[in-house]
Amino acid sequence: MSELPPNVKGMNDILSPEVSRWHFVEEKARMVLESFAYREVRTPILEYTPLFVRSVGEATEVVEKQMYTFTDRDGTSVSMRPEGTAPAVRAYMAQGMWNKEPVTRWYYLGPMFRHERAQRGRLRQFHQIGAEVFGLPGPSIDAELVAMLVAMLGDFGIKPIDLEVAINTLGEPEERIAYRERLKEYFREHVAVLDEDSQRRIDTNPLRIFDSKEPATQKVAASAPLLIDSLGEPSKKHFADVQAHLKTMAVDFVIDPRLVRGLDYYTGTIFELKAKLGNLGAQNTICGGGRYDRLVESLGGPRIPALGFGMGVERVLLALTESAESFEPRLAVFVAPIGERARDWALAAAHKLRLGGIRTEIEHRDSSLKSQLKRADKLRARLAIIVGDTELDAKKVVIKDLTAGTQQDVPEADIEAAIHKALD
RNA sequence: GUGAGCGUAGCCGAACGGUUAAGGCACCUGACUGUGACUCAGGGGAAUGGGGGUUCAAAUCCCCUCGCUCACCCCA
Repeated sequence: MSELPPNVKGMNDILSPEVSRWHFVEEKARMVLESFAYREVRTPILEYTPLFVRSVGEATEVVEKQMYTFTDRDGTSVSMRPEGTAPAVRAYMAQGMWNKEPVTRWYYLGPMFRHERAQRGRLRQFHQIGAEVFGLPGPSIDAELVAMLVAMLGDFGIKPIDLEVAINTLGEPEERIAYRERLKEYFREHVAVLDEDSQRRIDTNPLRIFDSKEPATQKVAASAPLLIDSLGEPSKKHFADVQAHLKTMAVDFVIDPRLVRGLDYYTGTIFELKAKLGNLGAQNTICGGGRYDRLVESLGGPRIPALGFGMGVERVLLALTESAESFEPRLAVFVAPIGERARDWALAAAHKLRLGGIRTEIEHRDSSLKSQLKRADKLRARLAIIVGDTELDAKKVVIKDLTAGTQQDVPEADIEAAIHKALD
């Protein structure tokens, strides 16, 4: 056992039947995203490290201690993407998309990498479904995005009643800077009560103190000044309009003034969707995102308003109640040849069925008809084609309906028609 | 990075420190020799994650190590 080659910690194999659940989620997500006129973008796993440092933020946990960063053979520092927005923005800029279309809607789907301590719903290679919208400054798209997410999760089978949609606004960077100063002052006055992490964050990232779960810290944070009160009229109106749009679309939400994002590029509206289900453990945030109106600009492009979300596929899967087996595709036909001569014929017959798109298995081993049918049953095949010397000589086969338990002789020429009829 | 729990065949899962380490699922074979699911009868498969120690004796106790899980943290 110990000499078996292990897999890298936090990076798992996904196989049948579990992989069927992945297919289900991925297909549903694609369908919803395409309905909302998004197009897929595929970016590389590897990016130059500065992309993430400059976008996600140098002082963030993700960049500071979770990135898979290494020196490439030519000496440059590269990192495996810890999230999808920065690469998408890089691609957007590389293509000069703002010159090609005023509004760009992109989605992606794939693995992300963060070196964290693995636990339920948190892996080192995890998978995100995400989308980005570029070019829309108004609040209606913010609401549309959130509404789409609720709809998408609904398609997965996660009901709105099991979700908590939390929204907040971070305002404009200038507003936030002013607020940060007020906040720092406030927390400095109460520094003695704060936990160690929070004390450290007063200077580095005071907003994150709101995230602390220390009771004493929470108490202090509860009476801290709120960002919303420091915002200018335009920011307040934007946020109010987002709420109004959500209400019109009948999307339930709560305003969480303490909701903060861990990535630096966010501005304005931010949101998080949490599953109120037991089996997610501590990682019950299945989806999060928001605006990043200054990111394109800060990376050297024009000021393009943008927003997006990331959804954790593993967490979605944890929230699904359907068993993996129920998503498994069913075998349509099992071809059971008896003897060498029959197999030669059967192989060609199976090939024909397969080319016709019928999910078919054929027994390649020399095993008894009994065990072949046993396997056919195991594979949940709907039909079995039995062929031996008797059938070959008579130019016919036996087609057995494994659900009904009935069987009939079918002339060679009518096989395909009979199969199609039996399968409907 | 911090803390806690767990680790017995492919999977689930028993075994007061003491006979050849239960059982179930799965797998294979057979029940008048070319017919599945149900049933019945057999069969193969583990020296109990690895290493060390205590003991006449350890899966059971102690230490180390590896792995997994959960929580903190972080976030999707």
